Amino acid sequence: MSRILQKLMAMYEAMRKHFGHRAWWPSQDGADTPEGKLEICLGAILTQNTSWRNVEAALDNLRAAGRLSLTDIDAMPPEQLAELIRPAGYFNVKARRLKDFAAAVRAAAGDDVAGFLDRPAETLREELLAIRGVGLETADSMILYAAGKPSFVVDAYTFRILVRHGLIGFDDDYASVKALFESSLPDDVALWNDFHAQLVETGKRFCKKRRPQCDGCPLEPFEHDPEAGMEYL
DNA sequence: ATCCTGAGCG
DNA sequence: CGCTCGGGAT
Repeated sequence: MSRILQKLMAMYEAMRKHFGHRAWWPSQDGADTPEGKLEICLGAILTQNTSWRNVEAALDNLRAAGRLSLTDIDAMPPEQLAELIRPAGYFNVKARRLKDFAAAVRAAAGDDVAGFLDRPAETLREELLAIRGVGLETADSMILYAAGKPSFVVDAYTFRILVRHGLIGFDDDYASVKALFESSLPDDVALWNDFHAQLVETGKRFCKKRRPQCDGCPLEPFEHDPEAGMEYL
């Protein structure tokens, strides 16, 4: 139990030493403003199975068109919204998901995104998961990065890195991996924020799907097997 | 050709 | 469980 904590923190320190502080959406970027919170939520949906670079292009299109608001997204025809978010891929599906999200938030809190997010993490999580298009990872991303509340985000990189380092089995589900982090790590939003960002950076750069590049990886000194669960990850 | 900070449907 | 959605970067 405490051995897991030691190992996780050692891995975190190694990643952070290599990449520097990677915490996404610092307050300088306006993450604490209502507009910033909305943008993070929309981005969380747009980035599903999609690189962030392409999400930025979609958000830029929405901003340039002056439609980066809950009311506009709620009112816009799905075809028109799809055209604006085209660079993010899956644009027909995601247009519907953005509209479902906007409608759900408006129904629950009017146009007050911050108000919608301002409730206990557990309650907010249930509320988010009830929205079609918001799954486990997307909900946790919104809670951690937009609401600024503790909810550890587990993604494909997290699975891959932990499996290859023997900390979980490839058959472990989302909830158990999430619980591993949340029960081991100190309850610290800033830490969970940066930890997830470090895992993503490590996964993108080194712990790749097909051809893991262990050379130079900050986690290379830790016991690992780059072939572990290859056919499932 | 492969992958990207997935999720819903049949 | 397997399939689908998709443009953009490498």
